Amino acid sequence: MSKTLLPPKRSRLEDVARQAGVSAQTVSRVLRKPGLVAEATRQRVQSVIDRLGYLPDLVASNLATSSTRMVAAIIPSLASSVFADTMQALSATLATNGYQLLIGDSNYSPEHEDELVQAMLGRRPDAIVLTGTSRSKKVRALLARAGVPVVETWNLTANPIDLCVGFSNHAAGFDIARYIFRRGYRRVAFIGRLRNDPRSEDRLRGFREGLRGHGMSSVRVIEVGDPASPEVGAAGIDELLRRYPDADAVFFGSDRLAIGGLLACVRRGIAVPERLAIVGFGDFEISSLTMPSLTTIAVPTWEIGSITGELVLARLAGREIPERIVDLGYRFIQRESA
Amino acid sequence: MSKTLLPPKRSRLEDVARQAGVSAQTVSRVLRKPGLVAEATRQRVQSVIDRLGYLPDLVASNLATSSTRMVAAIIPSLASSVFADTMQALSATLATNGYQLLIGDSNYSPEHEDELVQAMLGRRPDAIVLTGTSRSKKVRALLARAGVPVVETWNLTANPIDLCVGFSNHAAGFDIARYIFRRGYRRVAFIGRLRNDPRSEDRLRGFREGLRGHGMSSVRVIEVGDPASPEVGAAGIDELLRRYPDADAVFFGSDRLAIGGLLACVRRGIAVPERLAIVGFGDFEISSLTMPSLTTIAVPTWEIGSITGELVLARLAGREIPERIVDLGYRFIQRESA
DNA sequence: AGCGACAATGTGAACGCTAACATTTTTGCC
DNA sequence: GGCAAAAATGTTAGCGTTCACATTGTCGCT
Repeated sequence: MSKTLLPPKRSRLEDVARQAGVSAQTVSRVLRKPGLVAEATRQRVQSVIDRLGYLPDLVASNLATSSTRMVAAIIPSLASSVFADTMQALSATLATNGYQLLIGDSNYSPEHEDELVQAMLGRRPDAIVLTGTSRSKKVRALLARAGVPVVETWNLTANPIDLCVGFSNHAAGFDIARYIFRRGYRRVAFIGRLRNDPRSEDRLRGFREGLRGHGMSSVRVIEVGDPASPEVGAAGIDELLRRYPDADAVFFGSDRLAIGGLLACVRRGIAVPERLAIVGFGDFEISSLTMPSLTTIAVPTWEIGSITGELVLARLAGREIPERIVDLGYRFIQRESA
Repeated sequence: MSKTLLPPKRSRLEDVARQAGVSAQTVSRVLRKPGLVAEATRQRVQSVIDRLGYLPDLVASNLATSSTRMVAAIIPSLASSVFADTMQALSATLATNGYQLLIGDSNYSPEHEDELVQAMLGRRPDAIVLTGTSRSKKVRALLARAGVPVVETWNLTANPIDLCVGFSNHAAGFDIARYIFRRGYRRVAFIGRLRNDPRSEDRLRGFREGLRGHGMSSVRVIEVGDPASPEVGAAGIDELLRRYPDADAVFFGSDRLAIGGLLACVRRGIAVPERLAIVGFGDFEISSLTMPSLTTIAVPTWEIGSITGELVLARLAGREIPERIVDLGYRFIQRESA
């Protein structure tokens, strides 16, 4: 291939400068602070830039300015629609001020998250956004020392590393327990992931506590494995009916699972909610459309991203931040399934 | 805040070097080619690194080596599960060789895509991955001149900028037309996005061509707007029944829409497929679970990402690439809805 | 005409690292 | 013990920008 034989050798600031008969600094100014250069020179330089197709090297620029205009975010899974929503909102908010989002996927693994944090920090992001609030001491120290804004999202904590934007998964679980009790269900179950998903664990903890408050001490728990897919939710229903045929209500750790469970019930002729009530978590886009529709908790996925973005921008612009911890709450959505 | 008053001043290679009593270069070697330094020095240096919590500055490293170990990818939407799958696969594949993925979200806007390409190229990625095959001459030129591998994905083209990994959206639409004809449907419709979604357009084109081949020249087309959500699909069904009450089969441009349409039919008591047959596109994770389940086309979302990743890695390692155009095909999945 | 003020442009040095080469130390061998 | 080869370490220069400061040019005003 001729391509590899003739490396096209990108043009640099100096190449533009030479051809325009000015110094490199002037070219830099044309790009960055055009107001400081005479209109005639500006046009001359600009035309050379256009002709050469010159693109400033941000790597060099970043080194010189010690600012990368990148914000790193680490999420448990790219393919999970809720985090994708948050990332889209974050990305859009940051983009308004020229910041790029660098996304890392930890695949729900804490060890991998640690590595990612380290790898990301090496790239000198101007801020870093994390999912969840629980992480190793070592990583907390690393982050605290990085000297950039850190936002922990998707849950709340009393002592964030820096900033925190989310809602209380625990309280949501608690509320669901109360609702289920009030609706008269007494033999309740939980189907969801636990290992490596601290937020789901928090929901279950809140759920348990809520039930205990009403004198219901036992929860039938079915832990599911890695991809919290609808298929896994359907399998969860089957396991539930096998192991605890007496169950009359089930709380799924996520709507992705719940939808699978709900559709499985429809297919197997199990009346929802008469024979088995179902509550989900997350209010996915189809949760309102199934028949029966899914009772669930709506989570401010988009807002988490946009508020996080605004906090980060505020910090980077040196503005004061009123609250280090932002509780965006959640909404209980009563529909047909429970 | 004391934080802003005392910038913690990160340690550099030289700080480590001084404290360990060696030169900066030796520290660099400890990190990069530990085999080249004596075990005793290695340990001494390493302990200083640990004590100081030194993290190499990749920005500087990138400038020095003129390689960023970043691959840029531009997708139409982060929140679309299919592209998210592709990105997860790509990210995972690249991660095995220490490459980071930089994702840009064009929000289905060609102009925004152009800007993004430019912004991304400024960051000097080692490769760039695009969604789709149609773009402006200017951007094609920019990319060709960037001197890095370029992969166009999610569709096929006879003359890619560089590499191409995807399947034929046109052929898929064609196949669906044939299937629909064979099943005896004669008054067919299409519901989907067209503007700013060239791949969806390709599907419709293939669909039209396929129908024409069987003597069916008219397709009832309902174009839908921006978020191709299930709700929009449901609204599409309502519009279809209003405008073309005689339609007996509908092809949705994506499963996300189709699922919404399907559930709307269920809710309105419209028998699927007896009264109205439905075919989707994309085989989303719940498409097999609805009742009736959705007849659709399965698209190699994951493979597009992983194969793209492998091609990129091969190129970057200087390995020969057998085929510049990789057709991963698709699978027609017959289920209950048509 | 001459002065100061401001606008426009230029000149080093620095950002933190690594490639390439140079030097020193160690090792094996007769 | 002395020598060459190999191993370990050090030195210099640069990657492509921007910052801080220095210089030159322009203009209005007395």
